[in-house]
Amino acid sequence: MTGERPPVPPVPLESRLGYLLKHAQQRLARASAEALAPLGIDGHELAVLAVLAAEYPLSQVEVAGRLGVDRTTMVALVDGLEDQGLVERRRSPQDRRKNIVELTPAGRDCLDRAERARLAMERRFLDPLDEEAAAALVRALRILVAEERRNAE
Amino acid sequence: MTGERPPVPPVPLESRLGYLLKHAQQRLARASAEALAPLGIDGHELAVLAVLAAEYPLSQVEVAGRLGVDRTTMVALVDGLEDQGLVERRRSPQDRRKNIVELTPAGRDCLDRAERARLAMERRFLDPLDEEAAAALVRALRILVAEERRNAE
DNA sequence: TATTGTTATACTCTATAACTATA
DNA sequence: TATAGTTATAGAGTATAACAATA
Repeated sequence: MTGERPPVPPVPLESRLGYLLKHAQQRLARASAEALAPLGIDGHELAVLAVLAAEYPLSQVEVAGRLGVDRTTMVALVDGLEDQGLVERRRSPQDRRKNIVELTPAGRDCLDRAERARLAMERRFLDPLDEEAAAALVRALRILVAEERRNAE
Repeated sequence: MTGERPPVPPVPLESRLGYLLKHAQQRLARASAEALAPLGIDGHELAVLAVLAAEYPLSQVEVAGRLGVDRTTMVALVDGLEDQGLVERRRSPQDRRKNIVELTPAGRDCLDRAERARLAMERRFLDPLDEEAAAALVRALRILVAEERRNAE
């Protein structure tokens, strides 16, 4: 009933870290979806393209590992990208169990435009902050996320 | 010659705002669940208790509006809290369509302890940041979330 | 007619198990 | 025996539609 709904409330909610992080994340997710929609991909697919452009060759599990998603989730992701002609699967000659996932020229082109769209979107998202505040936000998030990885061991 | 030596360009994932916000949020959500588990409630339920303590009287839709959740979601939330004896429903005499949701003494007590647990959890979460960085993070998130509400109109 | 609470339904995301083919 | 890809299934979480009671 309430498609995208922003809460109306000035209760002490906005002093809660959980509320703030969740809603900031949701707002960014919506902005990301909007920015990428014209390119026919979503944030997960963009992440796959970016990983493939950064390292080669990678199999499906390897890409999944880089992104922290399950290998079963990876299947549908690669399916979608392959249907759009952005990547291709080919069996690894060294280990025929593995699917090497390869960017096509169309995939590189899409990645290029998607990265521009993402950067523009992030700038708009951070626009209400001055430069120093935006930098401080990113710095803080990096430290907290790095902590997540440390604790995971 | 098959890339046994990956140049290890650690994919710029952690420079992506979407990645950072999502993982920070997930880490906090896990910490929150752990901190509240001993009290038998989750973050959503705590938020309901807090809203009820801050404003009175509130009907189910009104609480839902404060929290930005759907009124259909509110039903199960209040069900759970009522089963635990933390809130009670009573028909509003002014408008018999409305269920006024009321904190019980046990609900107040639970809220009190849960708030303490949440504050301690947030302090632990922010521990890797110095005081100034933590304050800057919260300030930035507040601005961004307030912006979400402005744009939603 | 519109709103509140409710139920039932559907849809998304994710996790798990199991199957195959390869190693 | 273990690993890679795949499929199917089940479980949260959430959105949508519809209904009864009330305004």
